[in-house]
Amino acid sequence: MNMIDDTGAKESSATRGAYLTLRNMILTGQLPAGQKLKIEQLRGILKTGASPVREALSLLTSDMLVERIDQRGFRAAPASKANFEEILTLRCTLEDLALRQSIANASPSWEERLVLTHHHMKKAAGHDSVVFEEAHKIFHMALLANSGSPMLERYCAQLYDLNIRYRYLAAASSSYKSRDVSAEHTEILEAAVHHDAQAASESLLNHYRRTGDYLSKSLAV
Amino acid sequence: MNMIDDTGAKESSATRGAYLTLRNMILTGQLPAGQKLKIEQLRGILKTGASPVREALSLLTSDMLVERIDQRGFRAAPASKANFEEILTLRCTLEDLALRQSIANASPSWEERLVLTHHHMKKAAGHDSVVFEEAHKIFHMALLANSGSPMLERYCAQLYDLNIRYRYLAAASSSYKSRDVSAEHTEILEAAVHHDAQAASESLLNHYRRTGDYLSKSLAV
DNA sequence: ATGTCAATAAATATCGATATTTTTAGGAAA
DNA sequence: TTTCCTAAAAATATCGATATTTATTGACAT
Repeated sequence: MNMIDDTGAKESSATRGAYLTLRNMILTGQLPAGQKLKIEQLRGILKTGASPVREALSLLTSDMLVERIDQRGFRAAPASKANFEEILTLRCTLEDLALRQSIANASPSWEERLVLTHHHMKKAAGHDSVVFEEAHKIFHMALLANSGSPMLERYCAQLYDLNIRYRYLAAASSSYKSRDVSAEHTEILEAAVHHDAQAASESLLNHYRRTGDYLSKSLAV
Repeated sequence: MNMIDDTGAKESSATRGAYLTLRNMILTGQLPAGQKLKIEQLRGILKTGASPVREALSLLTSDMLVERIDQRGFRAAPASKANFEEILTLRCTLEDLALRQSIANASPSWEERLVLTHHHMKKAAGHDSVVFEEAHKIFHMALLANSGSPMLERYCAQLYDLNIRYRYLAAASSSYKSRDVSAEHTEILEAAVHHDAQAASESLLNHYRRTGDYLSKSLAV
């Protein structure tokens, strides 16, 4: 085995690589919503064969980031204001549920994890926004990670990602983050570690709704 | 084009055929939960190449019916009592929501569709259980189809199918349908067309919980 | 102009062969 | 025995070529 891994990352399958790259390109808007995704074109970008590309696209279907139409290929999932608002509403319902269940099942190790991920997120605040986004997601998922319901958590993670896409979409048109997002996060954390489900849920939902209102305005009808 | 379609059904892609067949085999338990799904083996069953089989398996990932482990293939999603109960709980939450929204948006055409699908289901009651299951699903989905939230409906459909799998699992060990399921359905329908969200939701959830209790007992720990 | 149809071009879907990786099995050493 | 290593077998993943389907174009008739 003389394969040198020039990225330092563990080399996995071509399909997985294609999946991660495509996922990222769609989330960040490099592949615009609704765009036709042609195999040959993607082969060029991803430098791999048609099979891994196809398989990656099929997998992205799970995440509702790609649509597949039998016999006529794939396209990036379309975006719309209605879709955005649906995501926001569903997120609020499901995360409310998951958060309350997590608090109901509260354990020391969960609380420790919350504090830790919150700390990491704060530390990442100054850095590259990619690093921050990563930490932000980890913190939010940690809040829900004690719900005891893996499927619910999966749905929440999925909706979280779909939402990110709209953040990138809106970020293209205006400046983000004038709000004191950091204080909002601390508020959620405090309520959670004190097992105050009502306050935690309210803080979390306001957190989302504020961002949502902001985005709704930036999106064309 | 001299290809004769011997089934009468419209011939679609090999991938789609494989997808539908595999999906059915997993739902009905012909492919047992947790089983390793080997490409060569499936090629034999489905009489098609490796590419369509792989792609079909990747697509089934969306439905949470197949798990994919990078570099070591696919397996039918495992089943467990905990998983079953999670599905039941989530279904109750999400269908409750979808049903209430559907009623809130009630329209004549939606109500007509309810009556119609209910009728079809009743007519199918005597027939082959495959035909009945089909009609049963259509009726239940019609109840939710006016929620105005496609993603919510998609989640509900997904959970419905996952649940069916457990019905087949339990059916193998004991006799099903001693209850008066038909009366329960009529109750739901009546409440829905009278826009009584509270009653409709209660009937629906009881309908599920009764089946759920029954199944819980049949499933090994 | 407008709509239809055939010929062409483009893209998707599929196949068969091969490379790569994981699993299994069989010893040798502790 | 148990552990560790290696060779062989099995299975997955990937490639390149081809078949099939869909989309496009342009001539022709209305």
